[in-house]
Amino acid sequence: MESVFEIIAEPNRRAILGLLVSSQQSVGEIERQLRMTQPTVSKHLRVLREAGFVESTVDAQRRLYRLKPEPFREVDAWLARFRRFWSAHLDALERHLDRMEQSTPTQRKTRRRRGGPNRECDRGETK
Amino acid sequence: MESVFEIIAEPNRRAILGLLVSSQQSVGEIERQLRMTQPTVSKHLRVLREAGFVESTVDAQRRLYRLKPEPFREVDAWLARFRRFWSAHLDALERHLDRMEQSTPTQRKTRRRRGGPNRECDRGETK
DNA sequence: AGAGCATATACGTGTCAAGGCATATAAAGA
DNA sequence: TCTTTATATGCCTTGACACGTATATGCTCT
Repeated sequence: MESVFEIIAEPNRRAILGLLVSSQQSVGEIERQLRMTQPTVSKHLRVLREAGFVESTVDAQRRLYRLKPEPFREVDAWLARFRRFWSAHLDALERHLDRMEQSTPTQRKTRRRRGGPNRECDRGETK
Repeated sequence: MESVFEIIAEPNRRAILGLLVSSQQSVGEIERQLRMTQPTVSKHLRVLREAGFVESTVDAQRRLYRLKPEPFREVDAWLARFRRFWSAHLDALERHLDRMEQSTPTQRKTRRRRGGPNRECDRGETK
């Protein structure tokens, strides 16, 4: 269970992450909303915690779990290599960027622009 | 092996995808570069093909495999829900965006800007 | 202190997938 | 046609992991 990819391969873990994106939750709340047994939830949370996807704070008997960003960045970094493939039309990408800008509190001022070499990959097409 | 996440959970499959990002490759080429046995490569390629990550064309006895974009989009769509979490500081994001712009042949002209409601999620912090 | 609630862990079991080895299929070239 | 090369597939073993049940730990309140 080394990589972040193995962590998010599990549907129940993705469901848990999906819950936590709206707000932090206790084990019991997760258990009820996702209809999973308590030990199952605890085990998945353990995996998620050890992988850095979540952290917990103690609230009396409860433990409140919330998301942590790092592993998501890692997935995104991997994905970045492949972006050019699905951004053949830029429109989807455009929306994507806008959504990102919109969802951040900070004001964008200027967008830097670099004119690096346009290293397009050569895929030898079979004619 | 339903979801795209299970597909990319396998390190060897990610390695194969990593190879194909530069250009299409035959099974034998992948086999040699990644030091995997031929059946292993073929099996992984089958999984990747059935999941829509790659497609192949016949070149005499060889089969040339290349990437397909759709499943990557799917991963990205999932990831999108979590973006706000790791884009707390914009700087990493900034670099990220620049990299994307740089790597696309199309010229960006104007960046659309929308002023939607800044729906920040409420995570009830434990005081 | 004792009862009750919330969460974590231990153990046993079943499932599934990855890899090795052997073999099948198929095209190319002599 | 026979051999060689390229790829796919079948069978088998092994290991990892997800889940259930039972139990342990730890906190709260009376």
